[in-house]
Amino acid sequence: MTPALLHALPPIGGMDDSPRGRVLRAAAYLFHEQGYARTTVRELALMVGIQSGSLFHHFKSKDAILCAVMEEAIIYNLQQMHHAITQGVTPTERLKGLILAELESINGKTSHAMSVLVYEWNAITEQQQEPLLAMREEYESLWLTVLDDLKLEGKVDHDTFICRRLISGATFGTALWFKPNGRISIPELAEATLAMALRG
Amino acid sequence: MTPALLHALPPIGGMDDSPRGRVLRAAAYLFHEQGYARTTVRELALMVGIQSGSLFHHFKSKDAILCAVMEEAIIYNLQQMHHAITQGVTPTERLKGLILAELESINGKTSHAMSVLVYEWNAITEQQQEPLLAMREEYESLWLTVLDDLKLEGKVDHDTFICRRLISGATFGTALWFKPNGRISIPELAEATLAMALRG
Amino acid sequence: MTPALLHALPPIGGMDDSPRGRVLRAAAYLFHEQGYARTTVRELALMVGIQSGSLFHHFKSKDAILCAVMEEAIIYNLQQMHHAITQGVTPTERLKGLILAELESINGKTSHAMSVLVYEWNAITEQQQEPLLAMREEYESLWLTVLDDLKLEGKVDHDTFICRRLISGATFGTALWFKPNGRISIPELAEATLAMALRG
Amino acid sequence: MTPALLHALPPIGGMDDSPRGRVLRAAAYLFHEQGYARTTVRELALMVGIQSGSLFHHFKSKDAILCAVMEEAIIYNLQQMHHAITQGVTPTERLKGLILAELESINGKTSHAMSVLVYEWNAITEQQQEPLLAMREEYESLWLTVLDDLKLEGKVDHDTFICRRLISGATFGTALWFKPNGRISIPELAEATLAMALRG
DNA sequence: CATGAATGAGGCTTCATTCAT
DNA sequence: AATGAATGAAGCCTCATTCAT
Repeated sequence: MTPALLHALPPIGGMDDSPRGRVLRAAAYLFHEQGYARTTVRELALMVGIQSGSLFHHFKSKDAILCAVMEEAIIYNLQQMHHAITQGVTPTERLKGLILAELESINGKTSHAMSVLVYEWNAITEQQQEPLLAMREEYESLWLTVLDDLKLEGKVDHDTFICRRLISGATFGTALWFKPNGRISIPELAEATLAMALRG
Repeated sequence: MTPALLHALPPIGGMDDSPRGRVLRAAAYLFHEQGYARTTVRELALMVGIQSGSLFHHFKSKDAILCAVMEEAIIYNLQQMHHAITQGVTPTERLKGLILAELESINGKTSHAMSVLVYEWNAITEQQQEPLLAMREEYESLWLTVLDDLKLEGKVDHDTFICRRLISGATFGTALWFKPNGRISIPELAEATLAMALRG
Repeated sequence: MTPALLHALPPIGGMDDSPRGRVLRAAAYLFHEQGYARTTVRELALMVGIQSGSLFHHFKSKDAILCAVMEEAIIYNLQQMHHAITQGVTPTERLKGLILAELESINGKTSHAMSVLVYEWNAITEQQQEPLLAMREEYESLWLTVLDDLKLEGKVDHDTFICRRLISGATFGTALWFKPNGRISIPELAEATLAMALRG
Repeated sequence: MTPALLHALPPIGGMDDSPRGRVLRAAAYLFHEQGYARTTVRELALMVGIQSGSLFHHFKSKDAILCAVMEEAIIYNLQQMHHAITQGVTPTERLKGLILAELESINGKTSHAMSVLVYEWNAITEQQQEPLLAMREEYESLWLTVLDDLKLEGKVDHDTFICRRLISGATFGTALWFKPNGRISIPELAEATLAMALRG
């Protein structure tokens, strides 16, 4: 259906040019584009350039491939968030860094994997979610720490948990409409999102 | 897994207590809870209380059921938006009305169908999307008209299209975390969302 | 491989001419002839005259078909043993009845199912063996009762358990070599076996 | 399921401690325990302590391994029979020797290989059976010679072929129930079997 | 309109075997 | 000889859809 070229997908983190990494890159792309359930292992193998049976030398099951895509997405982007936070001096700068980094995650090189993480979350069992949830909590606590600082400065009203959820809705929602080279760039989008998050 | 009771699902719009409506209510529930691809027609028939073959007397295919759920969701909620707009006198009041109505759509009685509309959008073909897209444009134009008015009042910065997308991300994102009877009510949530949308 | 004719296989007990019974007759034949693991569901379906997918309307899995064959075999032959015992007046007559009935089971109309019961026993899990084991115990207790009576009469030496096991080896072993219309008939075989079992 | 230790399996005949012999010992064990079809070459290789691909340096195919196990079983036990016969002076003593030797084959050090020989006989093609059948005939003719002698003495009634088959059923059947260190020893079992074979 | 057995294409996975290293 | 990744055929099973009753 989509004989897309694998080498056009950026190798990042564990999704490198090893056999395993190439499967994950193709899987992130196809699971995002078509959905997990509608993607067959044969399509996936075709895109990777191997036989479908060979997938099972690298992963125990189709499920395991999905989990691995999600894990790579969250590991990589957790690193990005840690990095973003160290760059900012003031809480406002740190929030802007987080927003920019999250928008990059969602719309940049890891967009496929991130969308899979959000959209196919219910396709994995609770047991499989468990290790990912631990990382997700760490991820979210970075945001809450910054937002709590901003609340002390009076720049954030309301519950910081609610505030984070609204921001996260806004940023993750960009996956559904944002086009690079469209009417607005990612940094501009970050600026607009920051403006919404903070008191005028 | 889901021996849920059909009569606990609210009959709304075309999802009434006719045979067709009962199928749609069950479908909205199951497609939301398990995903379209992971829901079998047998499960659906079981929940409705008929045999799987009988579904095809009411709908041409499983796909057609999905489309009908989406159509009911969008028709009903378009009505709600029209109603919300007539209630407000000032643009700010009208925006608040829209936000509140959209949050009700997403988290209230039509939550299953709305989630299906968003999450399973790519499961239908472009031809099937077409009639829905027309209604969606009408839906979105209601928002843009109000936001344009607010921009004239200086209460909205930036591109109103971008503004709408960020709001829509925030509101639709609530489907992933909002719990009725949780730490915040829907009207409070609308208040918080409105505060983000407008300049302090 | 073996386009054998289904209607040549005798309908007995639960293996009647219902769809389910026809599957069981074919399964008993093929599992005996080729072994359970070497028989594919497609071969089985072909012999029954249905599509392979249709098998799964009647049985949950290939495993379940094997279990059902075994169950039918043991249920039917347990009945035969009960009947045989009521026909004999003296213990010797009853033993002869049991031997004859068992040889009929193994070499007569239920030969395929009986061979499957013995040869594929380890192909089913312990949980699946459980209900069958209960019937098997009843089956064996019929033999032990008769042999214990004979021991009191002095016509059997040794442990009756051992005696039964040797007889059962001899009778079940006939499955590997006995040919109807060969050099000896089943009643003659029963006579010879009885002679071995009892003291001269 | 079977992390059994290879060195616990007795090296006998061609199943010595050479690479080839170690494969055969493991194969006999696994093919008996799980069945030929349910044993994978990977399991076999794991038990031997090599990679699955390496098996094919020693044997042309999985089939060839099965044939070799059977061949070793029959060669070794044919020797044992020849030896047993030379030990007895009278026909009765020779028959007892054969029975004892066969029971040792089936329940002693070669039990796995012998069970494979019987239970998996139909898993090999007729061409593969051919060389084994020649040895089997030699094996069986040893028995018939002794039984014919006994018939002349009046100690055996009936057809000696039938007699042998019943004895063989009884002895081979022990594989299904006999436990060393159980209620009876192999020599006692031989005694009981001999008593059945001969006129009181 | 409803039933439910049957279809048959297609899904995921296993596994004996090969072969470049 | 040994390795172990890759193969590709084949296996079991699922499921939307049809149709005779």
